[in-house]
Amino acid sequence: MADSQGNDQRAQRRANLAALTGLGVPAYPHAFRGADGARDTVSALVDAHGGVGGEELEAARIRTATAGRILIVRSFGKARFLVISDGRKRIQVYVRKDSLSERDFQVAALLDIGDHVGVEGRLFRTRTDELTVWAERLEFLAKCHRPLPEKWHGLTDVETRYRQRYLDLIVNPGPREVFEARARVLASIRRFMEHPDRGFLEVETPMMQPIAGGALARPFVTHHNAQDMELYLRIAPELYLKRLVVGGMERVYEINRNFRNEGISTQHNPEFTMLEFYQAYSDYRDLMTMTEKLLETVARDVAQSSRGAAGPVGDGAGASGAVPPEPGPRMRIDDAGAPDAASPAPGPKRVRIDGPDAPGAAQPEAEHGRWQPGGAGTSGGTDDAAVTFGGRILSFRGPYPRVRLRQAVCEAAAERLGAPVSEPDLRCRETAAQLAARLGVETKPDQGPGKIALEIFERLCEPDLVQPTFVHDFPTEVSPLSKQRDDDPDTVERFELYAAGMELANGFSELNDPEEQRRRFEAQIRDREGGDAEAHRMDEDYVRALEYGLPPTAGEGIGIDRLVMILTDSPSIRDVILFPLMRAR
RNA sequence: GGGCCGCUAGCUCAGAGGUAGAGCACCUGACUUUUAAUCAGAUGGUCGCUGGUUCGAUCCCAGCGCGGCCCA
Repeated sequence: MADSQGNDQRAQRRANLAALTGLGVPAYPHAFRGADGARDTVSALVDAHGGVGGEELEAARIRTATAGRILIVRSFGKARFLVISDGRKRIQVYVRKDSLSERDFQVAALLDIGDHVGVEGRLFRTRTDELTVWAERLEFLAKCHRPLPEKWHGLTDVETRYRQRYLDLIVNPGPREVFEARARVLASIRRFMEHPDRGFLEVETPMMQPIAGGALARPFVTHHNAQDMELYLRIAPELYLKRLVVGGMERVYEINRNFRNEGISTQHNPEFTMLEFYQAYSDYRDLMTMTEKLLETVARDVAQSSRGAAGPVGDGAGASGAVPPEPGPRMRIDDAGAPDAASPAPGPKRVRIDGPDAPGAAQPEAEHGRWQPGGAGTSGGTDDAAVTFGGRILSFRGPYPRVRLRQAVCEAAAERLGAPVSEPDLRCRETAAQLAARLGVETKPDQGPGKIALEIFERLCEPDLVQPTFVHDFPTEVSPLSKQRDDDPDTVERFELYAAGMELANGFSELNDPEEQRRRFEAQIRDREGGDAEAHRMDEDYVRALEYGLPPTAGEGIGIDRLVMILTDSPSIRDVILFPLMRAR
């Protein structure tokens, strides 16, 4: 009602609601159905009839009842157009005085943008060819007491978008698409893991743990009142999943949240989602191959359904003009010791994972695509496992290049310094520290050579790893749960997958020697006493579990948020988490 | 933790040491196929918070808060 006092839009809306109840309209009705008891979603209508021409529609005389939130009103006195949305798609509603009961037309005049309404009528196309419901019944369903952000610019303030995600979802089409893609990623992963060829079992392990283990990170602390017990939010499910493998669950996986008490950035949220899985009688080579298949499958699933889902309403947010990947590698790493080291061999060969190598044991990268940071992973033609991220094309089609960690560090350092750097330098605390100093990488006195090598890697190499790339064979010092190489006790059978300059996955052959595990924990405890708050704690029960015999097993974690970032071309992890952590206000 | 940037109407943004503006939204009027509907008119502000400088601060200065980007 036009009570014209003040311009408080909430008061105005409240007055409109009061006027509706004055007409006998319920303020908060309980449901909406058509005369036949059925109701179509807006999306279903658009999907079913979005491509049907006007004459065909008229001939079919399609009646529908549908409901949604009003996003736009164009008023003409005795007629008006409403655009309503079910959160995914939009459809226009044509309301004219001579097609509705007097009460329904009065209701229409009292509607505000943001209100929920139900309409019943027949589908037609306007002169401008817009699919529209010609309303013959109009029901008020729920009030929006606050004005919505502007129809044209929408809501762009990132802080408000994250804090009030519901508003973001109401007015911006992009977020809905991102979170639908995220759901498809999860569904695709579960389908992959549970495929009869693999037979992984989905399990749930504690998120509140008396000892926060399975990763090197600081935990959140909480407290259980009844037991008067300190508990930690888990930093990883790892140690529990391996207990299950001890118990005979040979293939298990879990998808759920981890919590790490660390800073926030475009790549870090304190709670994040991880896929973690364990496979008995396998080693890290098997997992690298499986990871390639998994990511290729997921990328394909998501890309395909995104292409198929291009609706008439969405404005195709995201995916700007794709630019081919930059060819110029800043670092070139030859497959030292690999049989094909001398030949550029652009095309990946067949994967053979157990070829003996120079030092005596298998080198996982020996038979794979050439290591080429930032280089093209796509070999022309159509690549349905390729996505655009930040204007660059990234392909998840396997196999991915593989490079040993120390090798990557040496070559990056050599390039940076213009002088050769040898791997033995990285294995000696003193020379490694000197190298770090020359590279401007800060080190602490209590850090061993392995930790230093990792620091240099993260600083020098990580940002350049744009195409999916396995970095493998980590220093034992930084990998307390991984199994050592038979030929090199300073090195473990561990890999990390990098893409778009981010760590995407971490996997290894699991250490299953309980005595060695105990020694590793003890070394970690010494680190902790030396001031490393991220060092691992002793977990006696985990060691005991190993004493019952963990079969040779490989395990891996894949960061789901980062994967979704890449697959949806989202620059910040906050764009793929519905409610990212924000400081209280 | 450090550096830079931002915070002005419901939303998107201008602005200047002298009581603050636009578009959309909202309100009034006209309009029964519009598409950011159109046309005419009207309303709307703790200029993030606190303190300082000044005759006067939203503007200059300092601190704080929240956010963004970059760096460690």
